Amino acid sequence: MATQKEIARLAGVSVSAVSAVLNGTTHTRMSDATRERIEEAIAEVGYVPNDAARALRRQQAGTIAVVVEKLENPAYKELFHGIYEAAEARGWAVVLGDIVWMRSGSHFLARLLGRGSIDAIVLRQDRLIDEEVLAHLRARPTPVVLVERQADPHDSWISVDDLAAGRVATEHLIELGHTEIAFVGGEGQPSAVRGEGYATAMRDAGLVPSAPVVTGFGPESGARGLDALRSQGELPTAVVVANVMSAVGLLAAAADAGIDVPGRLSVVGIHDADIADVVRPSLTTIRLPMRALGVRAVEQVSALLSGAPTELGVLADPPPEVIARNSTAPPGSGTSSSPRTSSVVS
Amino acid sequence: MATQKEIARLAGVSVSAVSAVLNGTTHTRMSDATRERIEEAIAEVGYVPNDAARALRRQQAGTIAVVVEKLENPAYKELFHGIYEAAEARGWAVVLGDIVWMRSGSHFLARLLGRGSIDAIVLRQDRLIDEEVLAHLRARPTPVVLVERQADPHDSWISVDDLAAGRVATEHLIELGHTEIAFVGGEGQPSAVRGEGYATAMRDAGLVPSAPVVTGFGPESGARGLDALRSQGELPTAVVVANVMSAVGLLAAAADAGIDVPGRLSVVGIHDADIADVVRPSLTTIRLPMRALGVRAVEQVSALLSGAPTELGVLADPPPEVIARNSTAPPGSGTSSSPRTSSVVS
DNA sequence: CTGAAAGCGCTTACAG
DNA sequence: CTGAAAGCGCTTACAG
Repeated sequence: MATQKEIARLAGVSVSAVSAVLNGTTHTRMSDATRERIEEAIAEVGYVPNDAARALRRQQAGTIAVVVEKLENPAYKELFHGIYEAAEARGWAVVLGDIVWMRSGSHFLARLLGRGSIDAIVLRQDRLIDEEVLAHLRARPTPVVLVERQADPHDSWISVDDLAAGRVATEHLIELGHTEIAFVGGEGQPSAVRGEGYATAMRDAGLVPSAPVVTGFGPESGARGLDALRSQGELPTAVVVANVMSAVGLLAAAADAGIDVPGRLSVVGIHDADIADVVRPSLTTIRLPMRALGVRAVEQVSALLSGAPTELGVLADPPPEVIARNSTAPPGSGTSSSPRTSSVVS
Repeated sequence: MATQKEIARLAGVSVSAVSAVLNGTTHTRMSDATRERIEEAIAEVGYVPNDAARALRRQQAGTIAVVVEKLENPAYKELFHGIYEAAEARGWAVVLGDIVWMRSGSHFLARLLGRGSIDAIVLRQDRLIDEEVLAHLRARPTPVVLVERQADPHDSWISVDDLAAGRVATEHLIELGHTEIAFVGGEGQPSAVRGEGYATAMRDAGLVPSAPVVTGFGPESGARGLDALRSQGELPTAVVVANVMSAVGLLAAAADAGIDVPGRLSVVGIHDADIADVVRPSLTTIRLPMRALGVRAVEQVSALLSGAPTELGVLADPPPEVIARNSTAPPGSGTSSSPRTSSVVS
């Protein structure tokens, strides 16, 4: 592969001159003839920079890693979008990975934590991450921005307004007239905070929040959540689910159990995603500013890297927003409450 | 950050000795005392290798990139799994990206194509990729394994058995007694080949295949597919959809239109994914060996890199498999055909 | 058994 | 206006 050395030989100049043309640095006032000769030579050999050499010399790779739990979670789509755009604008490349790959001893983890190829890590996890891995992360100089609040005060974290999300979801149901509203979530901080938001909204309305049902995050967790609610006696008329895929699972379980949604049970899922529009009944969700969060994540990485002041914590603006679809309705509104929920043969 | 030089100073040895201990190379018979001193020093400073330096010196990064179209497509989950495991076993790290990031001029693309940080690329795309980007790819020395067959004979590609997938899906419907079966797909090779499989199965059964309805890949495409079928006159009794998310969208559109699935219309989606179990009615799918395909992809990357003989083309084993769920039934079986499709209030 | 040296391909002061 | 040189942190023949 062509290197700057070859180009220099071809153009009859020094490597420094080639590097200068390539980067637009120093040697700024080079004779036009020289510059042209160099540019021709560059084009001729089809020069491709060696990123490893550049990273070694510059002491920065120009790449940030983004690691999430459950890559396939549709809630990340917008987050990735925001991160990618903000990173591109700064001249950084983004690489993605799944947190299940971050096992102690994996080459993936080694690459993340090693110096030279990754400048910083943006890490989003639903539940608490493996402590051993977290210890590795903390021990290394690579800056890490956690996307979701953490217990440890030394961690840099940002997050959407989970409290408001739980509150807004609950308020939507209260406005529809519901008074018996349950909350189904998973382990870990974000879900717990959304649960607090739920409890706050309930109390503010003079209602009694019930204890959160803690199951998990996938579709199966939604099904287990419904099971738990049913085994607790009288089913509430509405439920806030902390996670969108879990809400979809709960919807399916309700259909299987012959529980009409929204006639008998209204369901709100936190996080908006395409899938909410595709299931039947379609799922009412709380849209969170994931794209803005992605941008913020990159800004914080940048601040951490440059020593500029950070702006960590909760991203409160724009606020969570209700996307009302067909899984919510006033209590007791029966099967025909919504034109789109029935699927009778014509 | 600690370098080998510092460790060497600390242990009173040469850098070569430190490198040897770190890598288990040369200097194999080092005195135990020396080795211990070095190991202590390594532990003491918390040494982390500099991957950029190593990559530059070794002339290989130990990292492969995997780029897909629509990262959020659940069909990739198993593919990533296979790739990751096979890569780890070879000591490689894997980084992921979305094809929408591969725009000409993006830093992401530059990083992929640059030397030094990525040894090879595994690229999976549903439709044909931007020709400009493909030209870039072909011009660079970085080996590329395409996951899906391509027109250009110079490309290295592997794929699942799309022909068999289309065939198996169609045969499942034929076995149920359907004779009027449509095919809905997207642009590009994989969908076209699945359509061929459909047509083959139809003809083998003495039936007349209809022209493929070409819409696209997301849920909306499924809805548009149904619209197209309805506008073509009498709706067939069954449909093979080339893509799982598109099939889910078609299911939703059928529900909205009051078309009973599977009573009036049976639906099979190609590619299995968790979502198929979660929608109602649950979706019958064709499971393809995506994990094995991931492993194969890494094997081919390895072969390309080492100059070993490749094993490209269609991965026929294990063959596609029908996962029968509730979206398929004999024609005209009515609303109560399946115990899980009704969602009446109890 | 161990160290000195070269060199991977860059960038960047520095000297002229 | 341009080039020679140092050095980023490694690995790997090579010499002793």
